Amino acid sequence: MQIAQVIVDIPTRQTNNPYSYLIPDYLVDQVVPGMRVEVPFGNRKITGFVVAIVNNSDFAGKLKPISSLIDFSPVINEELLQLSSWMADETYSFKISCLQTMLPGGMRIKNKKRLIANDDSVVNQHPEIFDGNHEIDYNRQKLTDKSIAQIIRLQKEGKIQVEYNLTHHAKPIMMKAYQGQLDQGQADSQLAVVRKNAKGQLKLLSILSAHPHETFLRNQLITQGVTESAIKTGEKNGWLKQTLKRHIRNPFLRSVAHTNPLTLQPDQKQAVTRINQAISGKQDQVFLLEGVTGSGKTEVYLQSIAHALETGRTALMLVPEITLTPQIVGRIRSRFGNQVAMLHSALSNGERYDEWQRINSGQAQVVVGVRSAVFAPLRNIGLIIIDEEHDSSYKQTDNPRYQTRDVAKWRAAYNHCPVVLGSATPSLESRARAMKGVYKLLTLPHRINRHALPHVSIIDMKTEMAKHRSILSNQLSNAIQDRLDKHEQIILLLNRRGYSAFLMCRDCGYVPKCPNCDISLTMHKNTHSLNCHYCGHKEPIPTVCPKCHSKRIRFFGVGSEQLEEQVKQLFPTARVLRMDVDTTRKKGSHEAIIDKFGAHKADILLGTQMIAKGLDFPEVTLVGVLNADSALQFPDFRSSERTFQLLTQVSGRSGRADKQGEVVIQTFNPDHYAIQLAQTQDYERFYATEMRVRHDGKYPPYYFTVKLTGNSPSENQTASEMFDILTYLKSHLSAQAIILGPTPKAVTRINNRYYYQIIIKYRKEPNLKPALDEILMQSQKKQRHGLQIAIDNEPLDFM
DNA sequence: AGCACGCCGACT
DNA sequence: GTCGGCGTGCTC
Repeated sequence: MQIAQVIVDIPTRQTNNPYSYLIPDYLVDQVVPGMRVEVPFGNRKITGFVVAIVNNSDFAGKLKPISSLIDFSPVINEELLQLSSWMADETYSFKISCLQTMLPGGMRIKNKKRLIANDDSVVNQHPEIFDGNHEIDYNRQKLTDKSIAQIIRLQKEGKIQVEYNLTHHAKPIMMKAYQGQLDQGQADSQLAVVRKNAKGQLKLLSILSAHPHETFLRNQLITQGVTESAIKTGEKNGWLKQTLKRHIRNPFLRSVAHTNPLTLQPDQKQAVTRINQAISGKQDQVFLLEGVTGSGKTEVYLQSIAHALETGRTALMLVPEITLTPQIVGRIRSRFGNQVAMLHSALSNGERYDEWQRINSGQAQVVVGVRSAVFAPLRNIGLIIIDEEHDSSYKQTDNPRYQTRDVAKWRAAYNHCPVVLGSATPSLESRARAMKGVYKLLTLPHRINRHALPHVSIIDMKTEMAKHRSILSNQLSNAIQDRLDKHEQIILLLNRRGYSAFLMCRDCGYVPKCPNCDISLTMHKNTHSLNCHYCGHKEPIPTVCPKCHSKRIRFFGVGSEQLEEQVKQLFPTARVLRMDVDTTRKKGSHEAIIDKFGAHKADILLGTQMIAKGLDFPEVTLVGVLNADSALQFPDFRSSERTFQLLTQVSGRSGRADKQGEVVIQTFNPDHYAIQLAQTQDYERFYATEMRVRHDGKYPPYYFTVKLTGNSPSENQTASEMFDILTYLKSHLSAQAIILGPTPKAVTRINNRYYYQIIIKYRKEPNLKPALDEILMQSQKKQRHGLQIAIDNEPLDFM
């Protein structure tokens, strides 16, 4: 007797223990781990993942049988199944949510699906399933048990496709196609006899020669220069046979010319050699590739990926959320062509599903994608790359709160392959590990072609503001006018976080800070006070600056729309493009803006952080940062690191080609070390300085941290429950553990729910894990009373 | 989510 | 006595 162990999806009471279900006779030997099933649960039906097939169950009661199969082949492979268990444990979440995050968005919908025959022969051989149609809605009732077994077999053999009911534009597209009927020799001999002025036919034959017996979509041929009449002739001569081919939606908007590996500089060569040795030696070594902007990290990635492929393995490359622009993808694709699959948030469900399918079936061996692509169903991975490893988008902010770097390391250990963490400004965590020898440090200290770093000047906005009230300093305005005259391009960066509520004196730059924590206080509009997130300190909002007694102490923050208006007013002839969340909401608009700017159809590109990352415009010779310190004022231990990284990154945007670049940084804190050291691009000194701050403040990487957040509709309830948790923690942890809070969050009320948090900082607490597991279990019961608890292991911030 | 079970107050 | 309120626990 076969019994399936199923992780069920129960909305409330979640559990990591599987439930046992009988496998009905017709599904014996067909159900395998990794498939989703529908099962009876109480008096209704729910879905779940089969995680194991066993012979007997230790459940004492009477087992129920599986109701139906959702997948005919596993959607989660053995590796990812194991990963989900580790992840649930690591992130204090439930297996079911881990498994669901591993699937591409569109597939999480369960009910309906369609079966699509890949060719006519399947339709003809199985009238009992297809009834003469190419595509049918899957309907359990209409099919016999035997047919279902057939369907599973047909999918295994790749003769049919299963399409889940995704959004409307996710339908598979069948297009007119032609199958080549010639082998290479035949095509070549035809090529020799065809008239030399029959361009279309020549092109067609050369394609057939290069790809014998392949099937091509009609417009694939047309776009490559094969004429209509040439196709007709080809059909007539028996070179081609008309057929239908499933069109795989192509998320690459344009085709890319093939490029060859570039010659490496000595330090690049050294890095590639070390990485390739680890690939060949099947070592799960982590490398930290530290290279200044323009030092050629990408080429190191590309040649290492090539090596992984040469050894018959696959490669995974992760990039930050916003960076996944055509520029980067284009470079990967120009080297590896159709072996590349791309997974990012701008894809439609249908596109994402197609890419996922290409990876799962082994058609794509290189995956480029954002955070969630770390779960790409690649097999036999030979290399994992995380570009801009310090980027905050690698940590998921809601359940399961995983850190992509850690998942990558797990997969590397499983696949016996190296991980490369690349950055110009590594996170302190990673760099500290490299210093301890846990990671191997590889450095690329030189810019390719020895381009000089841009000249960076810092403008003190305190004195500027005293002169005039413009967002732009005189020096920046003059520099902009100069570039406009020279017909060169300009990028203006506005920190979106400047919107946030903090106080600052416009005359002396004073920002109220907590007396206990050395961190800026946050405006709490609802309580009319300044609060500290770390210790709960509160004080009234001052009406005059406590330092210089000026009355001009107020909120700080400018939006990108206002900036656009001002810039247009000051420079009426300039062509201005704005890029922020508002202008890039529509699919493809991000690319459209980049293309337009790249083609020099605009003079000024202004926007938020998203313009800082990974973009490479050779015509840009001036970068202006309008409010460099707005991130700095955030009441968070990582704000200096973020500021330094951002400024270093944007500075790299200026003057990458043969023109000298200039960067103007406007700030109210010209003396802050993050800004000073960004001016000289001195990562080493920043690292040393910041490490001391982290050490003194008992922050990561010196301490481990956990953030517990509770919320409920009642402020009293939230607070009292959080105090209960505090009591519980105190009784289970050692005296060395630092427990901060509970304190109300900066935005205490969201959607009429009140948020409180507790921060735990520790070095060694063997009892912490079981204590948090217990809190997680208890939180299920408390949910009934409206209280939600979130546990964030190693949070990115304390806010 | 839904249903059973069981422990309390109000009532034919 | 018992009907039914709802808080609690369970569903393979």
